[in-house]
Amino acid sequence: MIKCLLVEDQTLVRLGLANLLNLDSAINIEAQAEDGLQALALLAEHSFDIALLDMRMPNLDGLGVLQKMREKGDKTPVLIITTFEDCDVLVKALNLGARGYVLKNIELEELISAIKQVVAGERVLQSAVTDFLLKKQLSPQLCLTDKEQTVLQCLSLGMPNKVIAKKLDNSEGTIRNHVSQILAKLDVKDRTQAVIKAINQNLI
Amino acid sequence: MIKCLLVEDQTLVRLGLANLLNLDSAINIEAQAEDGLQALALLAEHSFDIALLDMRMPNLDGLGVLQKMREKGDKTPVLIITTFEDCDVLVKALNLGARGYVLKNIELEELISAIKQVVAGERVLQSAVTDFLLKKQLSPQLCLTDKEQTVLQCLSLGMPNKVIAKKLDNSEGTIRNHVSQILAKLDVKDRTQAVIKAINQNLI
DNA sequence: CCCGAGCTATGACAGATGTCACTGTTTTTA
DNA sequence: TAAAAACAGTGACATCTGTCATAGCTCGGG
Repeated sequence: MIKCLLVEDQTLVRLGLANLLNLDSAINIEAQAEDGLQALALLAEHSFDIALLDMRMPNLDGLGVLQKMREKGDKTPVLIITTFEDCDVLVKALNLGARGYVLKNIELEELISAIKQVVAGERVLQSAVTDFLLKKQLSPQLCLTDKEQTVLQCLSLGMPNKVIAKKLDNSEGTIRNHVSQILAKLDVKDRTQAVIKAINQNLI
Repeated sequence: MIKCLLVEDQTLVRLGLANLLNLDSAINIEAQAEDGLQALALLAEHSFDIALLDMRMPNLDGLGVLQKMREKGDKTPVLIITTFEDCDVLVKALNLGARGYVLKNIELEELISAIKQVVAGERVLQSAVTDFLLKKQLSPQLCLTDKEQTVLQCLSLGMPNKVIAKKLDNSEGTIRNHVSQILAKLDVKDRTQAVIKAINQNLI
């Protein structure tokens, strides 16, 4: 019997999924959490064979939970179940040791087999998901430097160059250069697109 | 026994929800559809006491289904179940005769009682939802017009004015005016801030 | 020790953006 | 029907943005 922790914020989805999975004789949802903090508390108190993690949640999101688990040395296998095909979140999740990443539109049988595979020590990625990985592999040198990260953060708060310059104690020209660099790395044409990408891909 | 049609695109959510609802002795999910077109086909062939409609779907979304139902004179009561608190969609849905509008984070018991109320001929709106209605009533001048909505949507996709103008078949100057108006209504200083606000407040 | 990477800065430039004032047309509504 | 919105457009203007070339500084690794 596979002992599962199910973490998902929407009550209906969580209860429904728990019900469905419990129908499988090999799977038992032993605990449920509706946000990241609850999940961490449950992980600290009990041991599970696998944690099924939603990404987008209030309080502490899926990545946050993974991060904390790694900090605490928690080795519970994690299968990410999310609505969104997001390359960067995927990469971050895998780097934080997630063992699987599937989209919510998966078929029930596939999900069940994914759970069993992860528990068996395998890695599970949907093909839609591996495509992204490949794309990422092919174009590496796109990492933002610390300063660029900082500037991107400011952009994401809606600051114009002048304000960023004052805040970071730089000249406006310098900030313009950084912004220009960021746009090139993110492969977008203006700050608005950069912010959209940053928000969607959790770069901030 | 209440005969239900359940329309929801994500397999896991749909099956889970069907299972949960069927646990209630008064409710029976008689048919399921995974997009709007399937839903219409089922509605044409069978009769239901209530249709549970997701909003965001491929092929034909919830509003589209409602629209078609009204055109055909289909009086099946509709309860909208959606993830998003979206003022305009809510208003449109109600205008198209939806009898209830609840968010997916509703508790199971509440959902069940909402279904029973709708079947009994009542109207069901969550308080989170009526708040929006009130806000709309109280500050009409801050409401975006349809066109402004459209433009904001384009902004949120990162389009520059020139592209928006071409897409909407307007002059660039007109788009500039609309953008200017949007900025004023959202009380922000540039398009980037507008997009941030739109994303955060689910205005899109 | 030198090279490269990251950070800073400047100036010049083209284009994009946002504001304003003003003019119409159409549609809604009171 | 008359007033009020929404919609479309223009031209002028100031400012913001993004690009490019160039150059100096510092620091860590080979």
